Amino acid sequence: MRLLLVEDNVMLAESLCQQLKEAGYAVDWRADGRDALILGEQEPYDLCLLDLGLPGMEGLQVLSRWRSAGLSLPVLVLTARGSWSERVDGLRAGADDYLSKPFHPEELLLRIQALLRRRHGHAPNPQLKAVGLILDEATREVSAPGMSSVTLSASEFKLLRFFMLHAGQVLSKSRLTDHLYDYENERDSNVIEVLINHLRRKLGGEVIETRRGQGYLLVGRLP
Amino acid sequence: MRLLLVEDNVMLAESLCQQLKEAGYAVDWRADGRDALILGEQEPYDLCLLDLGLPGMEGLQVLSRWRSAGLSLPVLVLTARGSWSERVDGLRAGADDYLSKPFHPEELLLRIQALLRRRHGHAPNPQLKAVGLILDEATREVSAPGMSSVTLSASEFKLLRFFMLHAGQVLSKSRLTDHLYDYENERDSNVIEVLINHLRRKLGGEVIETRRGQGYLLVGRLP
DNA sequence: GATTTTAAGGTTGGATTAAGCTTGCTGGTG
DNA sequence: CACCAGCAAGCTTAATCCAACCTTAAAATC
Repeated sequence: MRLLLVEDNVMLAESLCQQLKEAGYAVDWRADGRDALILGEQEPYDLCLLDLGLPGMEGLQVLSRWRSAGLSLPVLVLTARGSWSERVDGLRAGADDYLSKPFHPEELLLRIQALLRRRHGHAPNPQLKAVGLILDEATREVSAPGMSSVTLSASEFKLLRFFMLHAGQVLSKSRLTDHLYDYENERDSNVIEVLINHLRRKLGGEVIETRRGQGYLLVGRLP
Repeated sequence: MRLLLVEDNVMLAESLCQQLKEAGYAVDWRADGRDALILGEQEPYDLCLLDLGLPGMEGLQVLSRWRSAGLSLPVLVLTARGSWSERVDGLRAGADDYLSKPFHPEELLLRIQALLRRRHGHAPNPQLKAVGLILDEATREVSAPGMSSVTLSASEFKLLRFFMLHAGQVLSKSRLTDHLYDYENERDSNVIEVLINHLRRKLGGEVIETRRGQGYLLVGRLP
């Protein structure tokens, strides 16, 4: 996660940088508003910590310019002690949260986490998770950590969903056809085999294990 | 000027409606949050008066949902007696102004005028942004960074607007026809297909992805 | 005259079937 | 026991077919 810290108090800035880096973030620091404005537009930060009252350009102006340019970078405003009007102005200008100085470092970290979650977990779609796979039920896309997402056809989706709902169980072919085609008389058809083949192509061969004579088993991926 | 009033106190709402209509506004009134959410997305209001603490869905949630969908409709929040935290939360969720109850009707009218003026002067046109597209709601023009802007017909506009408000979701044809033609009996018609075709011509083919058997999905352009 | 709707025919994805191939098990024979 | 034929289960690839989708243009509507 990349953070941009905009703060003109050198002592405070250095201390914050230190703590944020220890917490695992990549931090860039700017003391001047004009620099920050440009940098924020150029680099894909995940979050900006913005102090109001900067040299070069007011923090609020920076924020407004970003917003009117359509930049949706989450911004956490650091206001001077309990200045109410500053807070309101900041929020109105498009800040996502504020924190008044002085603050406890722990609280800052908590707010940062909350904002990052809010933005990144911006997935209002229902998701099904099992054995390291993530299935998006709205878009019929599967993904896994470290894998680009793949879209599935209708029946591939239905099959994989059934596997994920019964992770850890060996599912027989007849059980699977029963689930795919309700009340159909099934002759000897290899539909399931073909579908399993498709899934293996899309997800990697190791994901579905075959238990000869018994059925198939969905197993986890090593991330 | 069209206003949307969201208020669950019937007496108050009727009185407000009365006064606003006398002042020359066209007012729609909803008491339920869920209704308001949908209506606000469907109809191009100039302003919304939003009471917090509604049945069906919290006023704040309505506002957040609008904002996260990219809807820039100006919202004037009506809060209960000077509740400070409500004001802050409202502003954070994207309100443009607030007014605490009880208020003088004159003050309400002044605030409304101020907001409408602000919109018409300082923020030239209401714009809807999503997946790298910019839709000008006043002139019905779409543009994207690095693309000359194109004007859309009425139904093309309505369709694309719906897509942009639901970016990241797969929208079925029936959902789209429902939105385009309220309560119309839909036979087997390929209107949507034709419209999608028009949009693809104007925006480039990759912008709308088809998920066979499921619907369509608005995807981002790579700039 | 532009936009919306209907209509008609062309195109395509993916469900299904089929055919040939590989794998692993079994049991019989040297 | 080792070997291997025989066979069933599963794998893979390709051909086929149909509904869903696309495109175009003419007709209707505003």
